[in-house]
Amino acid sequence: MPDRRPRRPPYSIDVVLLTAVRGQLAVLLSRASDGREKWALPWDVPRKNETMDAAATRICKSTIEGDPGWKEQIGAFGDAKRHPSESNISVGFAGLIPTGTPSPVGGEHAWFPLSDVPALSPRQRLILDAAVEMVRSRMDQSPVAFRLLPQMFTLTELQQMYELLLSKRLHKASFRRALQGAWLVEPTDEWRSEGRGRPAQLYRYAPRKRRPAQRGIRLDLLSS
Amino acid sequence: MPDRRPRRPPYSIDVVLLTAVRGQLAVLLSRASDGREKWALPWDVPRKNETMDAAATRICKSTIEGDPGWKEQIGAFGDAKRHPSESNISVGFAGLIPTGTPSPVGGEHAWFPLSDVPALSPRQRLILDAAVEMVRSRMDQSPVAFRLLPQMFTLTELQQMYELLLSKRLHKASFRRALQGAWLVEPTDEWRSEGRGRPAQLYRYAPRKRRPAQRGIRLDLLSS
DNA sequence: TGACATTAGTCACGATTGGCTACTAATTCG
DNA sequence: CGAATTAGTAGCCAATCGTGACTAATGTCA
Repeated sequence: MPDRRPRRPPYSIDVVLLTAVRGQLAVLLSRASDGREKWALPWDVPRKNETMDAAATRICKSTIEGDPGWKEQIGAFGDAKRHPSESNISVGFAGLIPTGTPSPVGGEHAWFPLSDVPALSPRQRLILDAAVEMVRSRMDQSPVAFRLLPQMFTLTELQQMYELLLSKRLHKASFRRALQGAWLVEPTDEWRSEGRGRPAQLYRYAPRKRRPAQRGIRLDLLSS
Repeated sequence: MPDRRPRRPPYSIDVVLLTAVRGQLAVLLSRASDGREKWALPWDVPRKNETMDAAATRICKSTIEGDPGWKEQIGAFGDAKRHPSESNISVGFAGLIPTGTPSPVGGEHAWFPLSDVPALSPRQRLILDAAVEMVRSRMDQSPVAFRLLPQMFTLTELQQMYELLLSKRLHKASFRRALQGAWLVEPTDEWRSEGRGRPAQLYRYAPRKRRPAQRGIRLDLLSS
C-alpha cells in the first residue's frame, strides 16, 4: 500500500475490482494499514509522470494476479471529504475480474459480497456505489457480462451472469435466440459435464461484424 | 476567467456546454486571455471548500444566463498534458442548454458548431470529445434530448433533436407511437403556427410512473 | 374563393421480435 | 433400465415496429 507522503497528494486513484462469487457481485478490499477502517478499496497516489490508467493498472496488479479484462474510469470524487489519503479528490476506476481467477493470497486482500461490505470511508463508499451502478447500467453497451466470465463458458453461465447483473430472471429460449441474433459468441468444440445432466457446450466471446441494428430508439428506458 | 495562482493548482474544472444550433450540436467556448489558443472551454480552479458540482455551476453561470437544465460529470482527464491551467488533471463536466436560450453577449463567449471547432489544448479536446460521446451514448437513459429543447416544444422538434443526436432519420409514426408508450410527454393546450402548414400542438416533458419495461435484454447493441 | 403546397397527426397492414410451453437430447444416479 | 437432471430447440401467439397511405389544418397564390 502507498507510502504516506509528507505533503498532501494532489489526488488518489481508487480501484473497484468486481467479480461474481456464488451468485453475487463481490468487491476486492485491502486491509488498511492504519486509520479507523479495517478495510478499504485499493488505492494509491500516482507516481511522477504516470498516467491515471497506468496507475490503476499498477494498483490492480498489486492486489491480484493478471490484469482485469476490462477497466474503465468512473469519475472524480471529491465532495465526500474523508478518504484514506488526505487528497482533495480521488479518481475511481472499475475493473472486472473473471470468475475462477485465483483468489488473492494472504490476508491482505479479500472479496466481499456487495451485500456485506464493511464500513468504508465516505468517499470510497461513493466510489464503490458509482462503480456498481456504472457496471449495471453499461451492460447492454459494453461486454460487461463476458468480462466477468472466463474465456470459455457455457450459455447457462452467461445467462446466469446476465440475471445477476439485471437482478431478474430470463427465459432460456429467448435469451439464446437473442444471443444468436447478436453474433456475440461462437461455439468451441469443447464440452463440460457438470455432475448430472447433459453436458453443455463451451462458447467464447467473439463478436462479429453485423449491420448496425436498424431498429429505432427505445424511449422506454429513460430512468426518470 | 480564473486568476493565475502562483502555485500550481491541484486540478481544474472544465465545462462543455452544448446546445443545438441550426441542426448541429454546438459548444460554448470562451476567448482565452492568453496562451497560444484563442478559444478554450470555460474552466476554473475550485475555490476553497467548493464542491466540484458547485464549481461547475459557477463556471456555467459566468458564461451564460441561467443554469443548464442538465449537468453531469464526464470524468477526470490527465493524460494529455497541455492545458490552460498547469494542473495535473482536469475534471470535465457536460451541460445542456435549451435552444432559444439568449446567446452570451459580448465577444467573450461564442457557440461553435462541432464541425467547426478551433484548435484547443490537447486535454480540452479530449474533454470535448468525451462529452459529446457521453451525451450521444446516454440518450436513451437520460432525458438528454429534452434538455436541449425549451420547456415547451412540438413533437416534430423533439423528433428532429433525436435525429440530430442519432445522426439518423426516424419515421414520424413510429417515433410518436414509441413516445406514447413511454409516457414521457404531456400535451399542453397551446399550439404553434410556424408559417405555413397545420399548427403543431406544444408538449412538455413530464415523465410518468410506468411499470418498469418487462422486455428482455438487447444484446444487439454491444458496440464491439 | 378555391386549388395547391405544406406541415401535423393518425391508421392500419404486414413483417419481425419476443415470451412462453412443450418438446427432444444427453448425461448421472440408483 | 427408468427416473431425475440439465442442455438445447421448435413453434405458437401476442406484442412491437417499420412503413405507406391516409386525414386535418393552415398559408399561398391565382
